[in-house]
Amino acid sequence: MIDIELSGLFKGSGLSEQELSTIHNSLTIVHLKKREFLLTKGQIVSHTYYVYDGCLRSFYVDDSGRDHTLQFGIKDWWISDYTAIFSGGKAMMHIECIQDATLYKLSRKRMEALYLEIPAFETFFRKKLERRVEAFHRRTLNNLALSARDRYLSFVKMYPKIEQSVKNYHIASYLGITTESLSRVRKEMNS
Amino acid sequence: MIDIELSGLFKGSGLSEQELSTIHNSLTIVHLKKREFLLTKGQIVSHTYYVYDGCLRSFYVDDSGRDHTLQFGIKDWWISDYTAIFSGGKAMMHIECIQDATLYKLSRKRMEALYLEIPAFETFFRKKLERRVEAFHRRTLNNLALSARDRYLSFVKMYPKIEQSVKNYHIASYLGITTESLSRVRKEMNS
DNA sequence: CGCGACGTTGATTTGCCTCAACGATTGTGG
DNA sequence: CCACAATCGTTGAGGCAAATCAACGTCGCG
Repeated sequence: MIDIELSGLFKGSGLSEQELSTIHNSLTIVHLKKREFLLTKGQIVSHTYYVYDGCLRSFYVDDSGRDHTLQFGIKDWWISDYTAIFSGGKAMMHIECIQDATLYKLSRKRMEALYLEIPAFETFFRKKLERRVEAFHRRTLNNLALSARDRYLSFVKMYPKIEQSVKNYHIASYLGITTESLSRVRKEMNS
Repeated sequence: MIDIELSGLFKGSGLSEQELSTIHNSLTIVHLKKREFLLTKGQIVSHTYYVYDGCLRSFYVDDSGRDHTLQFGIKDWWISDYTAIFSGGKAMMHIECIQDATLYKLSRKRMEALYLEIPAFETFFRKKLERRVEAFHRRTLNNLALSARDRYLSFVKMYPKIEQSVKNYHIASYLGITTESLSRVRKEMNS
């Protein structure tokens, strides 16, 4: 049985105690150590993961072997391969633990069942999706409009907590620049 | 009263005749001519728009005056400023008609009411959001991993219909390159 | 027809990448 | 707890993809 006090999970969702209990019974706890993988390319993506603690990242490895970080997952965020989970396809990304983590996983199948059973649960995730869409619109605009330097500034401003807890090369790969460039940008800022 | 045969609108949604009728009564038809604006920066974003016919684009104008196309809206797509509508903020983008268009608009307020009244309506849009998130994950990966040339190839492959019906400089601003570069990429391809 | 909008081409510049070397920091086994 | 290695971040030199600047041809429309 999972601790009902899952920090921010379902906070402000308006779900009843009983509904929360049903939902919590659908969650499975997962412990992950640094450098372990939650998901690798080619796997069927059947679950989405709530990050209770620690840090993960999802990334895509291109044909030249370069990796590109799509998403970080820190406390209270949900992470999965969203290019695949909704359509039932195979993962094109890897998800890697970069700080020892505690997660709660929820299967896509169970999720769909909960949507039918508990309308407020669907509302809750619909709103999550809305915020995610909004964030991606902003990120895309940043990628289109800003220089490497300004993308970094924007990132630090938006995600100060992430910036503190991940390696530089992870941030670089999120921003679409090299570690060398990021290093130079930071140097320039401290002067 | 709006024609109930709104092409692809709500196709496969499993909504009953009566529910569809309620929804259709919440839609208002809008006719727009080329070069007219549906929305401009700074306005409160209160509606989302279903494109029945024609073509629009949403774009952001940066501090240097360059414009960046975030989204095209063609037949059967929904368009709005998604950086603002969900959170109730002011538009940071413009939406411009680039081919005479017929739209149906739906207010955010009415939409929320319909979500409560008709659960299947919420499910329908939740799935739309899922596909939108998926598309943005892919686009972000393309922006991170691909060269100008390959982003263009990917765009043409993904949206052949759009490619035919908009100006080159619109595509360039969607891809984050200049018209000159796009011209050179196309030249190189035809040889 | 004539003008403005659009696309193309060339010359040059530039922001960021690549490659290489070298400190700094972290982790690990003895 | 130290020694050493591996990982990570920084710095410099040179190169390249795409931007910028500029000029010109073409198309569509009033």
